Amino acid sequence: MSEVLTAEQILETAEEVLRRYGPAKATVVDVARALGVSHGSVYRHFPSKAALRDTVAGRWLERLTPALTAIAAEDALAADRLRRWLEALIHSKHTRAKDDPELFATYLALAYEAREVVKAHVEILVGQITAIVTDGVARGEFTTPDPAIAARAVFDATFRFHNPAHAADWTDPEIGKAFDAVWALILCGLSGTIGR
Amino acid sequence: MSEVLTAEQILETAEEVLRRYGPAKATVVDVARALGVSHGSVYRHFPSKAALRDTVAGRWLERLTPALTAIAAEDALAADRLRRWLEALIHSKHTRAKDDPELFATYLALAYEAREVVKAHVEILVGQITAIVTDGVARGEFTTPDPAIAARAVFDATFRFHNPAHAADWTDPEIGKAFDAVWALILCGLSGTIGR
DNA sequence: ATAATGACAAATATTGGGTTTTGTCATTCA
DNA sequence: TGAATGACAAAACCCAATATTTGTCATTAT
Repeated sequence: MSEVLTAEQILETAEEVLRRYGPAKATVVDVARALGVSHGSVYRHFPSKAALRDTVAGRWLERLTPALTAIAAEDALAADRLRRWLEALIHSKHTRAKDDPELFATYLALAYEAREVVKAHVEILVGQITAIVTDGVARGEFTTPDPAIAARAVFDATFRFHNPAHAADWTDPEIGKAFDAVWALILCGLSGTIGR
Repeated sequence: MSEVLTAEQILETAEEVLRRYGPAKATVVDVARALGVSHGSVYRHFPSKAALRDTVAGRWLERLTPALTAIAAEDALAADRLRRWLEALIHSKHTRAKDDPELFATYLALAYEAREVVKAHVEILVGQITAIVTDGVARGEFTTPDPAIAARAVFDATFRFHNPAHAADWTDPEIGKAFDAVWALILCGLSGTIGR
């Protein structure tokens, strides 16, 4: 550790502590102890335990986005990009639920409490879908009066596959087929000319 | 009360007790007391408290279906019936969450525990969607290789609007617009000729 | 003979007071 | 002078003793 305690150091250690003890058992004193400082020092950088936890979870969620952004920015059919973007989102959620259960549990708790950090994460995700849909419309691939609304609908229609409240469903071996079937609806809904 | 205690009487009283005390506080002794019998008598008709609770919840859920069955059986455009069927399902879920909170909480708990009674309810609902979709295909209104799979997809795509885990979202004034947007995707996905 | 009872053990839940944790801040440290 | 400390009060949280509840069954009642 360096001379002065930084927010960055606290966040890294807090993430380790949260991963080790889980959201129910991790305390601010644990974090301070792991850093070799008094817990008062943590409060110089974060106003509350909740703020610290939100920031850790926010960074954890942010680490999902670069891979998704890359897919959204590819030069390929919008339909293809959207499908792979959704699959990447779903796959990373499923992987994290399995491989990083304590931070996933933290995320689930924050989602349940409707914390701002989770809402912000959703806004970023819907923003990325909006970008793909907008591009798809520009290419003449999709037809929709409002890409932002269509993007939200795509996010809502796939809720079961990425919302942490449904993580228990994700072990079902049929879940992939269920997603395929929903994807078939979505694709046609975005592409279709019917009703216009 | 009549001479002999019947399962029917127990179920009616158990529902009242559950509604009054909620799933966390209601006990078998409460039900027996309300019936003026010993709790041992309840166990003559139900093997466990869980079985009694499942049966009460199952009947409560069954009372949803007649109105939906009626919509499914109407002689009207399948698309129109499906939309009204979904709206009726969603509306009754929302209404019950608001007006019958203790039984809704019971239902939520059983859904969380993935009890058989809830799975059976879902199967009935998906079966009704399947009937509408099958009829829509027969009328040449819909195009789908497998109505049962499409029906499940419709159910999954509207998860956010009827799954009790998301009841907290239902107070959002924008929820109706979100459903409209998902409906637009679904309708086109069922009707569309693209990709075939 | 069937239904109901109530005493009972095991499992589960409640309670309350001792302990830990959170969050503050006057003081110390570099 | 800004960073860190540690003593402190209030809030939250354990945990073990206590009480309730579940589920069984031999007995009683009809």
